[in-house]
Amino acid sequence: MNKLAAPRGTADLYPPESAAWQALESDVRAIAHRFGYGEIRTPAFESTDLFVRGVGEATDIVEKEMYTFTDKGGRSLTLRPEWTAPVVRAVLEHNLLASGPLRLYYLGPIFRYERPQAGRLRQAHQFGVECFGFAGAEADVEAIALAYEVLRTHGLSVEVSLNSIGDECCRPRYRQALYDYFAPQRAALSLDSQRRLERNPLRILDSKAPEDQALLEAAPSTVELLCAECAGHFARVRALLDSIGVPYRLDARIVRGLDYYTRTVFEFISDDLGALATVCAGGRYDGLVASLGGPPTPGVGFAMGIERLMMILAKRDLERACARSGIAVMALGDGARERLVPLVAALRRNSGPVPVTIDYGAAKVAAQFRKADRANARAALIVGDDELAAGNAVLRDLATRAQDTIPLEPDDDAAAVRVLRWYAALPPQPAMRSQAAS
RNA sequence: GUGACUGUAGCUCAGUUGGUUAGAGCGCCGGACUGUGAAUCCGGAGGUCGCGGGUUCAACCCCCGUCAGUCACCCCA
Repeated sequence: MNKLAAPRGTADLYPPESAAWQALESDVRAIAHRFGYGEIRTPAFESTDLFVRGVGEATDIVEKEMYTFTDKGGRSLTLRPEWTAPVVRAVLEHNLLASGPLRLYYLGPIFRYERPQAGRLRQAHQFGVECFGFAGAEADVEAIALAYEVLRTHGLSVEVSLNSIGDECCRPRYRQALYDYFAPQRAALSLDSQRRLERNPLRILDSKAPEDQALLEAAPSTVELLCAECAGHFARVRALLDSIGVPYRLDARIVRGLDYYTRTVFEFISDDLGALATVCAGGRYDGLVASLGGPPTPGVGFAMGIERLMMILAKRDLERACARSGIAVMALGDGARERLVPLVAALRRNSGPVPVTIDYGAAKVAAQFRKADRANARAALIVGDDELAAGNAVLRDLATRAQDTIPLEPDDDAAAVRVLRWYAALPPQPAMRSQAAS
């Protein structure tokens, strides 16, 4: 049908959905600010090398999902597939760690070359935070609490799934233990898991293949093999979560796909999303900053998928009631329209947040009322030949159907102020009109 | 990247074993109601049947390719 279409795995956003996105974005920013996080924006593309070193050479993201191109100067650049590595790069480039611990949040697009389906796009949007400079469990819990607050604010009752994958001292031990456990039964594993066994035995843990499930039951658990320091850290995370009342459950099968995670890893999972159930995921990355050339600096953060969150909210809010607001201006006849254009301009100069709309067409009153009603306007201002001659305007409360006639001063701003005073005096919403909010 | 399913009006979908002017509901526009939003009734606009080839006297329907979406896998937000 369309010769020109948005590229595969990308989507346009327009009303009314764009309004829902704006609302979500402002909620998320407000919560981040409340936790003391400031926004960071980084370029949409970076040197390819940053992601190879930051995310890990052997990860799927780097091996097959990056949008990489060569610019006219022969540089290899990549559209950011995730935010953490670019944030660390910017933090180091501008020496932002010089003044101590640092809390940053981001909100914007990421790009991954994937096969699209609902909740998985080639351009997706993520909100996330990074907290640098605190090695203690308090920072892990702060990040989890912030994500929890975002989800809870939107009415989702969720618990965080929690695990610890250890650090550079105990993870190799655990890897080996897994290998020793699975290797003798190699043939019983799914083909994918046989491949994982050599490459990254941890990944076998979140296999969905039915033939793997029985073996997984008895597999050694990461938590049993943590070194004393990591075990202590993990215990403290759990105790602190208890103390602030964030519900969690332990899930030994959460391992995460990026190389840089250490110790705490967590996910918020929704049952509304099919196989792409993770709304938010994150963890601690104590080695990342140093590995990108910075001073040894602990860090913890998460990324939340905006599209996935919107999918859940859309399901829930399908029948949400909407408050009426705004003034729909109606002109009956050419003379009235001519008079109303400057009045509308004056209204908009003086209306603050109240939207003012006008239909420039020549539709009949009934049709204009229907439109105003469906657009969920609170009030209508009507001027026809009679009002024009008398210097009046009819003001109608679309919620109560009550109607007044007021004089219109020749001075537009004075007239506008009178109209807005009438609008401000309207009784609180007597009737809520239900509307699909998706 | 692998496997499968789907693609008909703005939206949700019908469309019989291929048969000539492609339908419905909702929405939109107009009228009944000469300046007032619901409901009802009447009328109207809107479709290169995703796109390109092929088979056939004849294709929305069958075949091939392609694009896009959906589901699962790999993986992941």
